[in-house]
Amino acid sequence: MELHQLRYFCAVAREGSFTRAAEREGISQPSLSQQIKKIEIEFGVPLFERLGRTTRLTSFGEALLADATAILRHVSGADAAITALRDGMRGRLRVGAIPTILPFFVAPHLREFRDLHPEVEIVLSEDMTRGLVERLQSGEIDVALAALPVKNPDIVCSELFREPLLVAVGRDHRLASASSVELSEVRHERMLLLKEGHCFRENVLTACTRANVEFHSIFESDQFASIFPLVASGFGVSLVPAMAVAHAKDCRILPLAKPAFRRVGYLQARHRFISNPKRAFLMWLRDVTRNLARAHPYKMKPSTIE
Amino acid sequence: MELHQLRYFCAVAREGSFTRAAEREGISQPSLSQQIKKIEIEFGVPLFERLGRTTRLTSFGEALLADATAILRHVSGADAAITALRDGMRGRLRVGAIPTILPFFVAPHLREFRDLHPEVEIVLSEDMTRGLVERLQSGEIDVALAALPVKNPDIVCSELFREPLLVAVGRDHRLASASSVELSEVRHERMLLLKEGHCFRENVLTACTRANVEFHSIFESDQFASIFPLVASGFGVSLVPAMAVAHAKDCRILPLAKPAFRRVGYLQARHRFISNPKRAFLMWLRDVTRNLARAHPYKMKPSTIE
DNA sequence: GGCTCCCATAGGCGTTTTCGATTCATCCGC
DNA sequence: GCGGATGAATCGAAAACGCCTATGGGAGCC
Repeated sequence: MELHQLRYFCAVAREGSFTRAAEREGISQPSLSQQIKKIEIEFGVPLFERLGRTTRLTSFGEALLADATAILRHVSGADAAITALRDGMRGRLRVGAIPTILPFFVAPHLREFRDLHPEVEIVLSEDMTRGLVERLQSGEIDVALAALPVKNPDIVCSELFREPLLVAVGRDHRLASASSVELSEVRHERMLLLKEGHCFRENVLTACTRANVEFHSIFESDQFASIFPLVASGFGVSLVPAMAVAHAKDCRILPLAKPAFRRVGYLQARHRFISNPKRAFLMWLRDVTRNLARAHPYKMKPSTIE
Repeated sequence: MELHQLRYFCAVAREGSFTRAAEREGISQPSLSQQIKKIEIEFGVPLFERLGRTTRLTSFGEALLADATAILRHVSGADAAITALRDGMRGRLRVGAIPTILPFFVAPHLREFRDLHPEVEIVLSEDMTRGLVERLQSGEIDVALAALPVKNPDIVCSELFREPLLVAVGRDHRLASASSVELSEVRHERMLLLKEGHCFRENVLTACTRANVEFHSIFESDQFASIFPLVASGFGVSLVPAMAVAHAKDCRILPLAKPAFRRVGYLQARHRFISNPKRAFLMWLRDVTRNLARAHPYKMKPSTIE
């Protein structure tokens, strides 16, 4: 039994005539007769009574008709569902982000996206770059926000913007009133760092290495939420990304005399179909970036990407 | 989209592998790949992500899988329903009978058939022969019980038995103590007859004509239920079929000296599929006939038919 | 680097579907 | 009754389809 046979069968049942059903289905009458006959042979029962000029359903035909119409309805429903998923904005989008981006860049603006596309179900997950890459490859997530570069042949990186690394000190700190800070000036400060694995830690260390500055961290955490209060209390200083400053309560934020940046962008698995929700999400990311750059030009340098 | 494609799709989704799915479905792997590709092209979306060694469902695939499994379940359900209808005893059987057979032959024994085949839904309808024939032709009923012969090229008659016509008189009637009656003895009696259209009326009139007996009916009804009490009260006499005598309360029933019979059988539309319930019903009719003949040999002469 | 596993592609084959033409049966009007 | 009209089944041919085997290419694994 095949679906086109069910379609033909229902057409005959509805039209009460092989000829009219064939016209409606866009095939010739002999083709339709043959297909009906095939079903009848397959089941071993007649579906129609051929009473001279008119045709009626047999009891078997009646039984089949009920199911056949339901099945065809179900099929066209499935068809519509797929089409809606393809053409519409409906669907689930699984977004990953590293802990130094999610709370500062993704979370504050996510509501706008949800308002824009309420049919898109966003599933967020926080992980470090290494984990995000694995999950992109395995298909667990569709897109990830992270710091670039990410060197992996399976991953396509797209930069959104560059943001400066800033120095955070307590309000009572000796540097609090400076307009900018040399990295060398903090070499002997009590440094608060993110733990191993966070790429922002690498951004900081790289910046220091470039400036020929060494220091010892005296505290390591997984989150800036722990670091900022310690900075505010004068326990130590830290290097933080620009997007985090809104969370740096009671801290003094200073630019570096020789600016250092981290690159922020999104990652996708190579050779992956881009669904409508994903496309919309990526476009929206660029929108957010543009708006932020206009509002806070000192905080980021938007990238122009292909 | 066709059912075999949905089957293949579900197989791949379940097995997580084109190769294994092909084995399970009993086709080659390229054939299966081709069919999957056809669906993907039809919908314009990928259903699987080909990640090197493993394959995963895309969001489209997930959406389709839910519907596809439901559809296939539904299809196999419909298949089973038709098969059950063909092989099993399930189904509706529409039986017609004339008013002079239904209450005396069909109704009293119908319960046995219902106990024997509880899955068969019997729909009874009472009508005169002319109406039954029309309804057989139009397919409204599947089989009819009537008096034979019925001359119609579209109708196949099968005789079940012949039953004697009997004379019913009141207990106080002058013939009440006779052992048999000549038809000529009742020629001047007050005759109670069925109305025009009832074939039993014709049976009676034919029998009288053959015996060269004429009479005037003084009362005509559609039912013996009205005639018997009138007979019992001495209002008149009647000729009744043997199967009705159980309803002839307070009447004296006498055989004819020269027996006359009516032929009872069933009618079917020619060239009509015989369903299992119908076959069972016809077999059961013959069983009932045999049993009745054994129990009341004077009441009927069972026929031996092909 | 070679091996294996897995999916995609290509070309050929057999079957199925479809078509137009025809035949057959029924119904209708004369 | 007897032709004409209508609707379904049948026939033979052509197109389409599904399936196969053989082959290619990419990914993972020693």
